[in-house]
Amino acid sequence: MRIGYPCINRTISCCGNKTFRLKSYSEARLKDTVKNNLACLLQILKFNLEHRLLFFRLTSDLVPFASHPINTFDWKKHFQPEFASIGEFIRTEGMRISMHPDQFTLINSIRKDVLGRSIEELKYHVEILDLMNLDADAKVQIHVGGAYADKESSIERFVRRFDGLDNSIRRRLVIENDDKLYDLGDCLRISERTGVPILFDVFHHRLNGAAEMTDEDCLKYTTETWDSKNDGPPMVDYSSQNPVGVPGQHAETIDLDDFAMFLKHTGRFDFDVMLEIKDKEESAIEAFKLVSNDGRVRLNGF
DNA sequence: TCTGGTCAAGGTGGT
DNA sequence: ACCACCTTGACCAGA
Repeated sequence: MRIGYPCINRTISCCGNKTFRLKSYSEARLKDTVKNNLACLLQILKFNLEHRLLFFRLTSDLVPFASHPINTFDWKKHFQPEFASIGEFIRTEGMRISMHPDQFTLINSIRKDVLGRSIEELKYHVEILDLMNLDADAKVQIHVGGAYADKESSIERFVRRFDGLDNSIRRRLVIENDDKLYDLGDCLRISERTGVPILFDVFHHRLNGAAEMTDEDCLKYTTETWDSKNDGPPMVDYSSQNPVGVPGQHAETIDLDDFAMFLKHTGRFDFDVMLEIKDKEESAIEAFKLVSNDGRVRLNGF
């Protein structure tokens, strides 16, 4: 088990997800920004290593406007050495990486233009991981997508579109149960037909589908969708409810009792946990302390 | 220097 | 047809 957090680190004074407005686009600015972002990413990874946080989600803002037509700069070629050396660090230390394109990436959209942009965005994400020479255990997670007033045919469309994706994307793609539309049961049905692994989101499951399956069952079924040889251990997203926020709002800081309970219920399984908590690395460090007595936790990557 | 409106991109659900 | 909301942090113009 590796513990991680997403995208940004608030302890070190280095911002690896800098971007800018489309209006301010220039090639010079893009180069500066990417250079900064990659340098900060390495600093964050070094921080993570020191704190034994071996799981990390890369921000989609690493290369601003990467899949936008305005960006004609060959950033892959230009920054290839930087990507390669960050990748080497990750592999040497046995770290695990994920990425999560945002809500605009919908491969089951009824709109062809949206599908086209989504595929471009997925290409960008897997290119980052490919440039780092990471194995197929580095994943890109998306939701199933919209329902378009007909969930069944939207699932059909997802399956069809997934099967048509380039293998460079398919080998890294995983789907995540969401909080409103596609619950774990839907994801399992889709996985049966496509072979796509399922990333279990604990918090979403509590908001959408909790009555059907216990956490233990969820881990059991989702673990079966990961091919341990190629995909690596299952990934799990964990968050808890913000006690003063509206239902669905992520907690500011980790609820250690709740997390301990989750670990207890899922003790039979090994997986990597991404803590989607507002205070990021702070809660991840707390969680690491909590699980450092757990037989599953990894103190190094191997 | 500070602040609040705004940002490439989609979709849902209420009116 | 239209609008608020989702959710989020940082950009950036204007005070």
